[in-house]
Amino acid sequence: MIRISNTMTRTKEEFTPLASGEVRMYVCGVTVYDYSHIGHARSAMVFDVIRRYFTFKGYRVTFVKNYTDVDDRIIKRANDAGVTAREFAERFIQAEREDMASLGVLAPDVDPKATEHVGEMIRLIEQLVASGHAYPIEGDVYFAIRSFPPYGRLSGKNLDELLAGARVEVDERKRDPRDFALWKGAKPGEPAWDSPWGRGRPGWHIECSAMAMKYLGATFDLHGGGEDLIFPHHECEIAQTEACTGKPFARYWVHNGMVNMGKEKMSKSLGNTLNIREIVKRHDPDALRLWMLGTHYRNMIEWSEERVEESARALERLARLFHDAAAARDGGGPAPLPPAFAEFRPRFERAMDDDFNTPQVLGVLFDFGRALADARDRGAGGPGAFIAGVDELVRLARVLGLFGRATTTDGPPAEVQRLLAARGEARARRDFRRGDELRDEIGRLGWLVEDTPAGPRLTPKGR
RNA sequence: GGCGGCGUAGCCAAGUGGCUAAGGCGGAGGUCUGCAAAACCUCUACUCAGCGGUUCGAAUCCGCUCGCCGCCUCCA
Repeated sequence: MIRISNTMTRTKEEFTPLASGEVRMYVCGVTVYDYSHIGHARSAMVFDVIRRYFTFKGYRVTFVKNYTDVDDRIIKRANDAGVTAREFAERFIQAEREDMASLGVLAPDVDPKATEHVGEMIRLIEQLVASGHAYPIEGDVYFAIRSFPPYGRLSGKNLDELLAGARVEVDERKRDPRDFALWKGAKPGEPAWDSPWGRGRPGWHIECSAMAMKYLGATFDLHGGGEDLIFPHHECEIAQTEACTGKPFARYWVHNGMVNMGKEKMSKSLGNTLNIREIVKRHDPDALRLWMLGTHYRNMIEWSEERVEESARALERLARLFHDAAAARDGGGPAPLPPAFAEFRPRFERAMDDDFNTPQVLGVLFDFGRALADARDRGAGGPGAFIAGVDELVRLARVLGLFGRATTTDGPPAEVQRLLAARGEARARRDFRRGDELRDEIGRLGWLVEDTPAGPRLTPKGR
């Protein structure tokens, strides 16, 4: 039984899907006017892991993540760059896909773009206008907040206090200063679509309502995003959608914590972002993931090169097991998992079931790793047992998105083999000086030589 | 000002009423080794920001104080 912290109820709730055996989830994606940063990476990895875990538990998962490809900043930057907003957005959509793939994040089942769903949005807005939840003014359309009493429930905002503390300049045309735009009349030079209220473009919040409904239905299981989206974005999504359908929108609201730079939140507007593509030049994606998952997804995490490097060291300990298992593999059929290693999967599931407690899960994986190394060193159960154990570890780690790439090696190149043999001869002559030279030379070719009781072991450096 | 979150070892980080307070990094010692490396073993918080309270019992619940962060405006 999976339990999930639901932002809506502020409690950890038992997860029951709407349709048995099926999970439908929607995650808010990025506004594509720049390269994705580590904060986006966190959100992506968090929901990637949640999705993978649902799949691991046997659910059929439909995962939708959108692109916001029309927005003030996209328009402005596209103008500055002298290209169309569409071209500009497309460039960063491509970049985002590359970045996410480089992090081992699985592609969504559907990744809709706002600009390709304007028709759906217009129909939604029409319904809202018809039912009195929205009103047009001079080419704009606003959502009437007072027509939806539950507004504020998700974010825990009190409407009166919201008004009192409002920092936004008041638009006198609005019936209520808290009303938000569903449709914005076009200014000259902006991308625009025809609508019953004249040419214009959709407001931000309406796109997620329209796309989530289109691909997942009026009610679906899980809606996710960064915690900075709780208000106003998700609050407004709920208002629009539920005012329109009269049905509950998402059943579980899941929000990930922010990535901080120092003490401050990493955000595009603060200009303190670190792009994913810069980071993957310096760090193994698995090390990044291990670092991210070492903090519970709801807590804030502070960016630190040092912490990521520490994670890389921790990762190496596990990676070494894979190489040893690969080396010991003899092509025989898979051995059954020895009882000594049977405790780890239940522990893994218990931790994941409890609101995707990945830090605890990692503890289980490292315990598992130690047990495996111990078995390997003592020769307990023979190589078959060791290999079966490593396979199990890899299966569990992959639910976290770790070790998704090939973990077996192609074996050392002939040149390395030749040098290793020469080193063996030198050492047999007790010519250790020559032996160490050869070891250094092999090292320069990217392979680490270690002497074990069973003979020398070769490991590719940096996995 | 309103709402929410956090403060656990040198660092990172789980645990949220009761066995010895996970795990990672770092550090110390040991086994192994020609030397290494790796691995494994042992040790590294009598204590959970501080002060009160509830309880047979609290890091875990309640109150207050101090410090930090987020949202209330675009933001993952």
